[in-house]
Amino acid sequence: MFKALANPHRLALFHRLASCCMPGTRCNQEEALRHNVGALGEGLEIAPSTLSHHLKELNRAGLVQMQRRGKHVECWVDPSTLDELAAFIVGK
Amino acid sequence: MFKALANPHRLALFHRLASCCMPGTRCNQEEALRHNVGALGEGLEIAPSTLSHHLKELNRAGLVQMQRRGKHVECWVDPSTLDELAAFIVGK
DNA sequence: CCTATAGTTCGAAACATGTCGAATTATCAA
DNA sequence: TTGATAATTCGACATGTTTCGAACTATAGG
Repeated sequence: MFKALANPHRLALFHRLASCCMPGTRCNQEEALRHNVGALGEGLEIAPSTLSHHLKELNRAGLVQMQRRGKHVECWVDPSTLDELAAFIVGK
Repeated sequence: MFKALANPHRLALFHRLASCCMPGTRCNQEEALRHNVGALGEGLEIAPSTLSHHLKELNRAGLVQMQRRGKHVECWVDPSTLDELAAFIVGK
């Protein structure tokens, strides 16, 4: 997980997806913020193939969930992932 | 910080130093576990120069404090660092 | 001053990662 | 079926990281 978040682009992608769960108010699993792959890449100046590669890494690390929905692929962060990560650091 | 922890050797070093603060019971700043550079490398099979390099990275990232004490260099984790890291993830 | 111990700095080599464009797959709509 | 859009896979190249050994600095104790 640390390895996946070590890259600035991946951290930005993860942060964008996780932002719905951020301000204290935990959002529940059903309402987790979703973005298509393309939309996630906006602002970051990287080629689609690079974007795809990064999202795949985040997915492999278990940080981001992905699911095809028609022509698009939706991405989201399972809120429990944040707790898991935080718990590891604080040591539970 | 994520970049610093992305390497298995550095994560092991950090974990060893942070372990005193781990089991729920927060240790206070004065009692933070300290190790000499050499002692930290035991078990990990890496050359002294490599060990030095990794510790330097952890220090640069603000994860590990270092201070010369005679012939040795002591390393420790400022407990507040853990909270900082966890807070970033959970989004405070 | 000399020696031994603890760490660091400095290349260089091996390995891993990030990036792109071109080609490919998947899906919907006409 | 064909065309358009969304995303992925692949191969290649550039850039970074990890690692080591050799040479160096720092300190304590004769």
